[in-house]
Amino acid sequence: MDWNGNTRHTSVSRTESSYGNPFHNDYDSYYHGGMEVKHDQAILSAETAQGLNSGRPSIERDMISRSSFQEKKKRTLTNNQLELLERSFQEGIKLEPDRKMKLSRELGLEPRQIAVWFQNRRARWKARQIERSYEALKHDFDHMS
Amino acid sequence: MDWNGNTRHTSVSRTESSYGNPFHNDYDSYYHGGMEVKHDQAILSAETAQGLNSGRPSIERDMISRSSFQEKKKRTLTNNQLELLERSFQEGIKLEPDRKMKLSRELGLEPRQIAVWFQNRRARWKARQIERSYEALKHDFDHMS
DNA sequence: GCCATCTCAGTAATTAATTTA
DNA sequence: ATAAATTAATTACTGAGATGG
Repeated sequence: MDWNGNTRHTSVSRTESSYGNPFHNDYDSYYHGGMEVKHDQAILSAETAQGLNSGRPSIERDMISRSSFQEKKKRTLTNNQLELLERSFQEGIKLEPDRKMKLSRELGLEPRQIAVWFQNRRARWKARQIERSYEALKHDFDHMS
Repeated sequence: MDWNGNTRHTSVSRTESSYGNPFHNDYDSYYHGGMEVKHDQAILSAETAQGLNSGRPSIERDMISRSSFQEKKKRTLTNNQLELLERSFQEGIKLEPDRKMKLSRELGLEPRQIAVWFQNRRARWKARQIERSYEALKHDFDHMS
């Protein structure tokens, strides 16, 4: 996808690699363990979305003041989560509070994360639209002589 | 308004969006509507950065503060830091370990942060290049008819 | 005026995939 | 074939503007 045209890969396949480099002195590289090759078509992983966000002291509102707790590691969403989010996005690009809460419960993510995902998703969507306009324009010019 | 027809005029933040969106669906004519992936930067000299940047952390605590144990939170870089990074980038898009360390010391940032900044900066540079070729192409076609 | 809560642009930092040595 | 370096993509956050109460 990618705002500059490259196609990397469908986001549906993610490898679950374990990393963690024991020795490592401030060099900015990381070890990337065994990469397995996946097939292109969506492998529905039957894995649970739970367990990722345990241990959080149940804060109801999103938009809480950050930086109060650490545990701010970036976690990549599972395929299940992405799938559902994507479906929900297709049904409506804008996220109402109700839907946010519903998704939050269903996916085991914080409301804030849902909101952030939608925000980023809208940005990507918009970028693609723009790219598409460019392409269309280019095409039009191509065919006029 | 909604997510895409927003009325926000470009922030005073550090990107000065000086040209409008080339394609413009006239429905919602807001100039900033499309997130043209563009040029931030290019010239972010001391002069310009001076008065215009009300959006930056106005505290000029550059070097102090973050060296000793700050919590590792995301902190937006100060103008001074950006300036120096930018200048360094102009002199060479690629970051050698020596330079990284030097910058790290001078800016009070971790080497990893320097590396990350350069990575992201290269990505933006590339995006700009691509956008630019689109523009050039468009321009050429324009002049052919 | 305040304040809480949306929006989005921009970007820092991480993870995933590819390239390179 | 491996491991390091780099790119691409993604997640999360910052700061600003808008808006409704």
